[in-house]
Amino acid sequence: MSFYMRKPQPKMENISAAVNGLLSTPGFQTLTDADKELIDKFSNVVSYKNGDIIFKQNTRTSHIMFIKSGMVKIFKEGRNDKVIILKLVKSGYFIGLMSVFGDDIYQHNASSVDNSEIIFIDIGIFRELIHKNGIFAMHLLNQISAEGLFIFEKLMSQYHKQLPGRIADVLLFFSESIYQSNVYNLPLTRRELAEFAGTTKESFIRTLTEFKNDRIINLDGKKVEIISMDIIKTLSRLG
Amino acid sequence: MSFYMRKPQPKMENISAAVNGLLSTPGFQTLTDADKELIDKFSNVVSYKNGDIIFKQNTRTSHIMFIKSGMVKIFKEGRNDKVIILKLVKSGYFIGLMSVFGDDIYQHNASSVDNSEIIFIDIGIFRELIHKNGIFAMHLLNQISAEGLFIFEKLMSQYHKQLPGRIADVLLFFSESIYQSNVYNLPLTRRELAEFAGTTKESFIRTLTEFKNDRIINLDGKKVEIISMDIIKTLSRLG
DNA sequence: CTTACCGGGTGATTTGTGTCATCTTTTTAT
DNA sequence: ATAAAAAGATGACACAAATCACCCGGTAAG
Repeated sequence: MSFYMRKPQPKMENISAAVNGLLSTPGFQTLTDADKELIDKFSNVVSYKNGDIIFKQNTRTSHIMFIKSGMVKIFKEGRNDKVIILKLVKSGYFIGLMSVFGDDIYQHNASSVDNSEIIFIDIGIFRELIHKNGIFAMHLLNQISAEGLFIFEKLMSQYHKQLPGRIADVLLFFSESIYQSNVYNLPLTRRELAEFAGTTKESFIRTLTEFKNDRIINLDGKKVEIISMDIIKTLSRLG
Repeated sequence: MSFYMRKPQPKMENISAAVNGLLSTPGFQTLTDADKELIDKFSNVVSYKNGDIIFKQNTRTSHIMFIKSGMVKIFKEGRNDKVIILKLVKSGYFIGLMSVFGDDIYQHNASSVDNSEIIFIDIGIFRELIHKNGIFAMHLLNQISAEGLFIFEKLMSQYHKQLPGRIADVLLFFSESIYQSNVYNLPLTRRELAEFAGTTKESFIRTLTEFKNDRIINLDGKKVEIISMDIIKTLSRLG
């Protein structure tokens, strides 16, 4: 388990300014100034380097986290060392919401992709705000539900798509949800990409190579260019 | 699609008494009498027969539903007529929560297994209560999150377990979560059971027969008796 | 009464993809 | 600077499970 070998070396910062990003997300705008100060007071920002673990599966929940910058990988470890990456979350989103509210125990792992800054918010404060502020609660309900549906949709489609369709999905995900471009550099290793697509490193590479040979994509190391978006989308759709 | 052929023939009832079950679930106990009356006023009970569709994927959400009696099958239809049953929900639970809050559109289908009675609650009332009552909102957050984690766990384990493990899971589910017994009658057809286990009718039957031949279970039509719970649990655990 | 259809069941065949083995190149560690 | 480890790549092989083809028996439909 390579992850555990690199020890995270958190670096604290004063928050005040840092929390700005957080407080401007929908839901937080409904908070009073006093509430915002409260959040500010019970929050802190931690920096992580590539590969650092942010939280671990089966540990007790302690904070709700908000990605201030960077990207986070949410993943699960199953039996026989199998890893499956559930999602990549970019800045501006919460992580760990579902675990915190659903079951006091983190149900998956989170680690940093590249460098990232995470705002840690005390759970108690969160609960307090929910009790006091119904609109805030509503926003959270919406977010958690949407998050649930998303992962859900992903696992479902993985479940009955076969490899080419799943790999097409991965390529599309980066193109549409992350980089908004047909050309980009994959932020993960082949092994991680495979874990994201729910397959093995070997099969992932093989299929990517086929895409390349079929001139659907250009491929040079981590650099990907989607040549025929049509074919990729068709593959994704038909599975 | 056999489901669409049997038209549901809803039968309305007066609610007052019916809502009792609902109002005694945690979360609802925090409501004032006035609120309870409100729910009562904007709710109604509908009866369904075996196979009746309760709501359909891709339709607009209109109500939150609570199972008063019976059992409900939540399922998705994917490409090439593939169906996957996500869960069976028994009385005392909500259905559709995540769809309602996450995305105004139902993300899956629900149909009745056997006969069931469903309490339909107006979404508007729900939202109003959430705004007014933080503790109520909190309970909902907990429920939705727990539900998300559950389905999630199920899909995940299906994902890297192979057939015998998944079938063992199905048998265990009925034994533990539904009937609390080693002996029970399967409430679904083999095809549906297969859809629940994420496989095909043929493979499901084959594996069940193997279990029978290996004297892990007794099998007579829909009647199942788990002889060696140990082996079933081991199969489930090791995948 | 006969036909058609659905549920349950079994065997033969095919196939997608995981596993294993091996090699090169790049990155990380000492 | 050099060893060790991880990432990338490719080929051969194995195998679980889907697919196809068919059986029977019951029941709904004409």
